Amino acid sequence: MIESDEEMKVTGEANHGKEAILLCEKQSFDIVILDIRMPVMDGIEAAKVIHSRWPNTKILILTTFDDNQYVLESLKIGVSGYVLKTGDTESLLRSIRSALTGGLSIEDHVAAKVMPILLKQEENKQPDPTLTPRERDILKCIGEGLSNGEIAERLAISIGTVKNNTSQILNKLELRDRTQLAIYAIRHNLV
Amino acid sequence: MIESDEEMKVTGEANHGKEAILLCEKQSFDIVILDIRMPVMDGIEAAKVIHSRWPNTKILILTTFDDNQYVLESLKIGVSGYVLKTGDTESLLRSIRSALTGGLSIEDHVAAKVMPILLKQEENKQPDPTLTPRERDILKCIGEGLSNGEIAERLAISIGTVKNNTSQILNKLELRDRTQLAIYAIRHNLV
DNA sequence: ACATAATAGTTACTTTTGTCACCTTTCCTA
DNA sequence: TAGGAAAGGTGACAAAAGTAACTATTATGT
Repeated sequence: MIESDEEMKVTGEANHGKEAILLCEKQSFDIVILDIRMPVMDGIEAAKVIHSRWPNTKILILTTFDDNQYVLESLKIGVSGYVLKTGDTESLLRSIRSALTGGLSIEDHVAAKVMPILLKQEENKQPDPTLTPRERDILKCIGEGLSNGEIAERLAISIGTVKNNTSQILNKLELRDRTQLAIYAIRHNLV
Repeated sequence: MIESDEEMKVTGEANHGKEAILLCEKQSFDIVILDIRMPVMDGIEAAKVIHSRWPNTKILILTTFDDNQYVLESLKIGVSGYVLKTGDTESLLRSIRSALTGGLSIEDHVAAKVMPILLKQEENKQPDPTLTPRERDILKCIGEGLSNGEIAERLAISIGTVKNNTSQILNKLELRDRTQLAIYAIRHNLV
């Protein structure tokens, strides 16, 4: 399939992830195409290793499984594409070309499934205009799970001041305790 | 471009978002293709309205701007594609077909830019094997910002039990207080 | 039949948090 | 130049949160 394109050449083939890594050690590849379910070492594992050891080698996942977990993990590793085997040759070649020029191709129906999950976190953004810079500092610390004592130490102020500030923030955001503040901080991408 | 495909027919054209909405009120469309920057009403606004009033009409963004903010907003609204005008006709037609069958096509270089932003939040996953189901329940509640009293009420157990459980969870996860538990819960996608 | 794990509970105690009232300094603006 | 907002502070107090030491019941697996 791949060599039907004159510009491409298959310079190595492997039966599983471990073998693919061994091949990478011997020669340099522009792109590595991996299946996910393989004996000995699966594609996700192999992708992780290859991506960290040869950051310039692009990785394409070509598989029959559009399981959300697989897709998310692959994307997290930083693959350049997640293509399904159900697609046609032209589609695969397109993804390969795209990967080599810095693109990220995700099969449309896979993207449609996964995007809602990725967007779930990407909701409320506006940090909050009413907080003073100092209050925002403290809110961030709370979002990191620090105690009042630790915050006082980090910002070099007294515990009492931290408490006063915290009370202020709670009022302004209409929340009840530091746990809710931490949640707020995370959900608003302050930490 | 579009009618070069025999299966497709352009049944309406508009100069800006407001006009597009008026057209939608008069007739039903399978798919609406929107630019982003337009006079009177921009494509994002129009997409929002059209998507909420005619949920079955697919929306494709076709624009020259691959600004992250535009892309994220569009995806959040729930468009079926974000295609660049730099692409060829075939690419647009493919996206239209894909949209109509439930796919989501994002131009590869746009996806490559936007994905890291979306993944930032999507880190560590495994909830934790050592927790009992009940403990996980309580951890979830803490992650929602509930107090011990509220948790007791929701799960119909005593406050003392909630406290005992919380202590157990803190031990198992090697954390210090409920704020850190809430953070843990969110970061591990328990809430 | 016995041990274990999960669930639920009580009491007593310590520590953190959060609130309130009130004070000082600095800096900026009407 | 008076008033406000931001920053920092103190001390006292109430309310949660968290710990420790036990107890009891119900499954489940060996």
